[in-house]
Formats: sequence, structure tokens, C-alpha cells
Amino acid sequence: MKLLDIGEITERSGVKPSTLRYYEEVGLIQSVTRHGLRRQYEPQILTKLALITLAKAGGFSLNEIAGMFSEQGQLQIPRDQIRERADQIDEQIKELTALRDVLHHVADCPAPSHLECPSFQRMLKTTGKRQQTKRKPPTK
Amino acid sequence: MKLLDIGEITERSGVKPSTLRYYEEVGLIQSVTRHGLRRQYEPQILTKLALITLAKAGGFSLNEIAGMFSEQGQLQIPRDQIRERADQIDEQIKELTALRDVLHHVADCPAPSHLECPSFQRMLKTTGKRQQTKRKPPTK
DNA sequence: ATACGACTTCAAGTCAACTTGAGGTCAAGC
DNA sequence: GCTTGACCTCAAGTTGACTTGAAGTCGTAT
Repeated sequence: MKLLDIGEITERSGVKPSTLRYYEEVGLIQSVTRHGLRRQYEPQILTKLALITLAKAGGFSLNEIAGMFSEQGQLQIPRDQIRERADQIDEQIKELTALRDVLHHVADCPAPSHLECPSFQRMLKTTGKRQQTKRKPPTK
Repeated sequence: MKLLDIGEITERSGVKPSTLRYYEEVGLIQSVTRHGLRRQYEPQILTKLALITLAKAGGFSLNEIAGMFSEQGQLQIPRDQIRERADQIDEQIKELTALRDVLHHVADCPAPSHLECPSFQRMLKTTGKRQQTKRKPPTK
């Protein structure tokens, strides 16, 4: 199994060297050896990075993501946790959908004051006063 | 139109006083007057806060959110921008869906090594090397 | 043998979005 | 008229996720 050096990983994954080093520092990934000073990685790190990227885009923190992998680097989540995370994601999808609907409403409804339009109000009702939850920043 | 003081806003919206003051500082909201020192708000700020909460949950930054409101505090986005934002949201929904599918796969596929399972790989392919995009953190 | 370029370390800096803390003010109730 | 409690200001601190910069090290090509 050929090893890839950090430059190659960056090129193929779009994740910068500084970020890779940071991820290693916080224990999210690891390099298997060095060529001189250069970190060398197993090719499967690319899959892992794709997963990390995906999860970040989904609003998970690096800590949460780290919790999704076993010591051996495999994805390893107890079933109930998977269920829980899937539910979190569904919840987030609902919120995004609501937001999109609001935007569409704004685009279509010619009322001068959306903030008072009843159907607009109705859309927001579901958003209620969900209290403080803490999630993570996606990547642009 | 009765005014609400900050305590009431906090109670009804779930947004802390310190956060409200911060939002005001950055120009996202404004209080209309004071009762003594106490900020007083128009009731419609509640709708605005609901929108803000929603948009934050959708991964928008406060700056982006601020850009969605006109000077007068109404939602006011040019149509093409709405379209753009709606597309952004759809994109994010796709990513979240992919993530959820990956989780479900992990829950169901008994293969010892997901990272090598071909259907797993396939799911990640779509995630490709989308380069650096910058989005925002939801609330837990 | 030397130069080059791509990496290396380590500490410090940055950014968004808040929160915290110290010390102060004010209206309402007793 | 005094206390109380909920607010106020302002500066500084916090957290997560990185990035930047200075100074150094290698392998490879010439």
C-alpha cells in the first residue's frame, strides 16, 4: 500500500497542510511515518477526510466528529448514537427547509411588510423559542 | 403598540440579554427607547429574532443575516440573491442528507471496514474535494 | 557541493459570536 | 427615603478552528 505525502493529500482532498497538521495535533487523524520531515499518510485517510468534510458541512464540531471514529480509525458509532445523530440531522434539515420556505415566501409575496404577513408568521411559529443549542460552522 | 422590555424579549424569544445587546452593538437589531436604562423593543422584534434564530440554525453568519434585512428592518432581499441563498440552502440540505445516509449505512452494513466498502466509497464521492467555503455555526 | 522547494516546528495571531465581571444606575415597592 | 432587582456600560476573556510567520531541515536535481 503506497503512502502519500502531505502535499498529495492536500491536492486530492482540498485540505490544507496547516489544517492537516492541526487535525493531527488534536488527534483527529494521524500520519503513519515521515519521509525526511514530511508526513506520509495511508491512502484511506482520503476517505476519512471526505467524511470529516461532510460532517463539518453538516454542522458537527471536530470533537463530535472525532467521536465518530474508533481508535483504529474506522467509523464506529453505537447504534443509538447513530440514531441520535441522524435525528439531529433531520432536525437541521427541517430548519433549513423552513428557512428556504421563508425565503421563497419573501420572493413571492408582494406584501410590503412580511413581518406582519400572517402566513409568514405561521412559518416562523414552528421555530418557536428553541433554546440554546450549540452546533458547528460549515465550510464555504 | 406596547413596547416590551428586554427581560420580556428574552423570556419570549429565548435570546439572552447579553446576546441582544451584542446584536444591537453589531447593528443587527435595535431597541426603540429606554425605560430608565432598560431597553424597550417593539413587539415585532420577536419575529425578527425568530428569523435570526432560524437563519443561524441554517448556518448563516450574523453578517449574512444582517444583509437580509433592509434599513427599515424589513426582510428585503433582491430576488437573485434569494435564489442564490435558496440554492446554498439546498446544497447544504444535500450534504446533510448524504451525511445521514452515510450514518445509516454504517448502522446497517456489517462490513468490518466501512472505509473500504464500495457503496460507502460511492456515497462519499459526491463530497469530492469541494474546496474551502465558509459558513456558520448553528445553535445547540 | 550546492541550491531549491516543499516541507517542518512552535508560538502567536485571527475571527466570529458571544459571555463574564466589575462597578454603576434607576424605578418601583415597602 | 431606602432597598432591591433588573437592568446598564465597558473592557476583557473564551471557544473552536484554524492561519501566519520566523527560523530550520531535508531529499532531489543539477
